[in-house]
Amino acid sequence: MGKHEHHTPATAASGIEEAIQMLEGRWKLVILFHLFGGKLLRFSELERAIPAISQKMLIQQLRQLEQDGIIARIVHAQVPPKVEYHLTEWGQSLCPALDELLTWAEKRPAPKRARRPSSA
Amino acid sequence: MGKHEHHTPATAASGIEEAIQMLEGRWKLVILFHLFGGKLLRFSELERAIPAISQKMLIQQLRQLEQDGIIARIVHAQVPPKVEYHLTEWGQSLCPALDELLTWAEKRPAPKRARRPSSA
DNA sequence: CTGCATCCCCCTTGATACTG
DNA sequence: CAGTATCAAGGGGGATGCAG
Repeated sequence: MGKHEHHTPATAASGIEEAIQMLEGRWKLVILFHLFGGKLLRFSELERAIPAISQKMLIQQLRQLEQDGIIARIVHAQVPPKVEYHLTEWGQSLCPALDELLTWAEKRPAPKRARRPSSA
Repeated sequence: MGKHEHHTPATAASGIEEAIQMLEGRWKLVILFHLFGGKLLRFSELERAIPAISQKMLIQQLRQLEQDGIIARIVHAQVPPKVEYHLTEWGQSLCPALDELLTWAEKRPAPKRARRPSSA
């Protein structure tokens, strides 16, 4: 049957909160989606792919994603530095969950208005 | 098969980011889990169930969840105020997605260390 | 090219006290 | 009991400059 049978509210929340934290923030998901499908992208390619993000944020998020084992870094020992990023196996396995979440989001009945003031 | 075939990175991210935003924060998920299963809880019951949260945060998160259509409020016109919270249909339908996410989280290979507090 | 450091803003969260 | 007001603190995120 299930690999995890039953959780108390607190227990289940802990596990998921951890997961959500890894995806939290304004950029994680964007980065991840650009990497889905096993794509291998350079730092500069990601920068170009996500113009709105600052270098600082890109690196910061990349680092966290890497530390969380979701993405991996390939450093080429070259004169002009070349670093490539790609999803780990585990990172790729995030896709179904995200897809479920997207499906859920699309089921939303009546989105009155966004209420996160920060998005302005 | 899929109800939504393909998304560009940016497109898919937009949809999911919206979803994630609704669940973001330290308390949303905790609250939600306490409500899963169609439970009907009073404000004070939630307070007791989540001792670590402040009234302000509890109400704030509750309001956002309500505004996002994930939970609903029942106000009883009584002398000692009585307000109950419960998940909406849509809110309940979040469960599978969260479960997927939890499953993913549990597949994590080697959780070296938490990296949030920049304690490293 | 890739990555880090610093300064700065302000949103989020939190503690406490007050009100209907 | 349910909800609000206020003030303070922490940290995420942006801009810019510097370094390997």
